[in-house]
Amino acid sequence: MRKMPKARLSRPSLEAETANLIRSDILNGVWKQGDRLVEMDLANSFGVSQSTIRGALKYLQADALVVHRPRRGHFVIEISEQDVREISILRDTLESLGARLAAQTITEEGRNRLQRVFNDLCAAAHAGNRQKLIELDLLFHRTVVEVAGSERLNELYKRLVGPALLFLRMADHLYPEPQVIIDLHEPLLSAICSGDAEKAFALAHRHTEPDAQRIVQPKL
Amino acid sequence: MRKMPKARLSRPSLEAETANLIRSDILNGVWKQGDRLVEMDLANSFGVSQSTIRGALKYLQADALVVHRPRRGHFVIEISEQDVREISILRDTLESLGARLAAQTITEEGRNRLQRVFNDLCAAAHAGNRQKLIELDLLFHRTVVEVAGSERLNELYKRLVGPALLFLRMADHLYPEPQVIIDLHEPLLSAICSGDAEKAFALAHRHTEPDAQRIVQPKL
DNA sequence: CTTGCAACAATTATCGATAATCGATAATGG
DNA sequence: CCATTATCGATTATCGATAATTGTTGCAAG
Repeated sequence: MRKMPKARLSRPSLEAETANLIRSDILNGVWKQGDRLVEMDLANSFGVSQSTIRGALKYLQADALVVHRPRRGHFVIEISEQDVREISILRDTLESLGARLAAQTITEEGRNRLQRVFNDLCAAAHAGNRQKLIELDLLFHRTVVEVAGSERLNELYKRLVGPALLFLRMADHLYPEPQVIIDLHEPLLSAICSGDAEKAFALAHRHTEPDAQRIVQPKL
Repeated sequence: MRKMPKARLSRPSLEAETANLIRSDILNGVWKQGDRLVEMDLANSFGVSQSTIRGALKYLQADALVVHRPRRGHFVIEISEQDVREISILRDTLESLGARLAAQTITEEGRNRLQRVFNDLCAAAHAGNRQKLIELDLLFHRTVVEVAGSERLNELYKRLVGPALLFLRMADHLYPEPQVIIDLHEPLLSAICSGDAEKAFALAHRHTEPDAQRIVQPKL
């Protein structure tokens, strides 16, 4: 009986690869909020067919980074002050739910994963790398949600990550001080890893709120 | 100055129309959970091109009724016991958030919309039409979320409606008695319409929980 | 009988062409 | 000059063909 490999070979489709490139361009500011993503221009630019671009845009819609307006085209999302508030409230809601569920079901593997991300987050904080910190903050919560083991929660949370990342990357000067981020995440990590679901829930609740108030207050 | 019409003329795309037909088939049991939706079969069946089917399937993915497995095809979702639990928890979470936001921002138009749906729900309950009642229950909450005015919450909640509807339609014998549904929704409607956000939040929280326990307990 | 390989059919993924729609600009009429 | 209509170019939507990949079946070998 041959030993089967742990991981299956998997090559991303052309659609998925193209989506990754476009996503990167969006997050790196090559495209501005509200920009129209013209299918034929992208097709010519990436050297693929229009239909491959349509497939790629489908992935970006799933990430909530792009909206499709039938017969008019695809557009990079625009984030209003209202959107910021909504995203913050929804992050608060889903992150705290994720923290509770993760604490209820935590495993050794889950602890290790979270610890690793938290270590990376601390390193970025100490290096004063705000952009990296923003990414790792969101990755931390993504990991919490993944560790929670709810695929459906994961799917919903995924739709918040892209817009939050897009917004925070452009407003990183409003992001809290690095040490504040560590001080907010460390007790949350502890509560989750020790299985204290209600404490994790409360900490994740409180955790997001100062962010939202701080970021929303100044006029955009 | 000519009087402009209130509503713009809008014709659904072929993709969207095809998606509606397939969605209807899924919800009416023509397709079973886990069934593979073969692009070319659907294209022949509906008399459209494969690419139109791909576009339609994109819409159904957005509704969380269909999953795409690259290079293998598209499949009608399967709902495990775990899924039922997750959907219930997430409904609980988003419906109560929606109830709170709706109560905070309620308008006369919002009250009228909710009242109309509630009236339809009562009519279905009195007629003992369980299938209709299930639909209207979900429509009630969809309306609450819409009235709440958070487009992003609406987008997230939308991903729960399809699966919930698919599940409840097949398990309607486990759905609470019609009068119970009325008794649960009437005080919720009152709280929202009177602007009592915290009461609406609590009622929506309590409202979903008995459902989840009742439905999940029996073995599927 | 079981396992492995090859062949073939089925299907998905991608291509590029054409039809339909929209947006911009020019022409016309009041 | 302004408002309306017509025209044209740009782009999206849909088509159908072909390439790539997967899944099934049959056959041979151990």
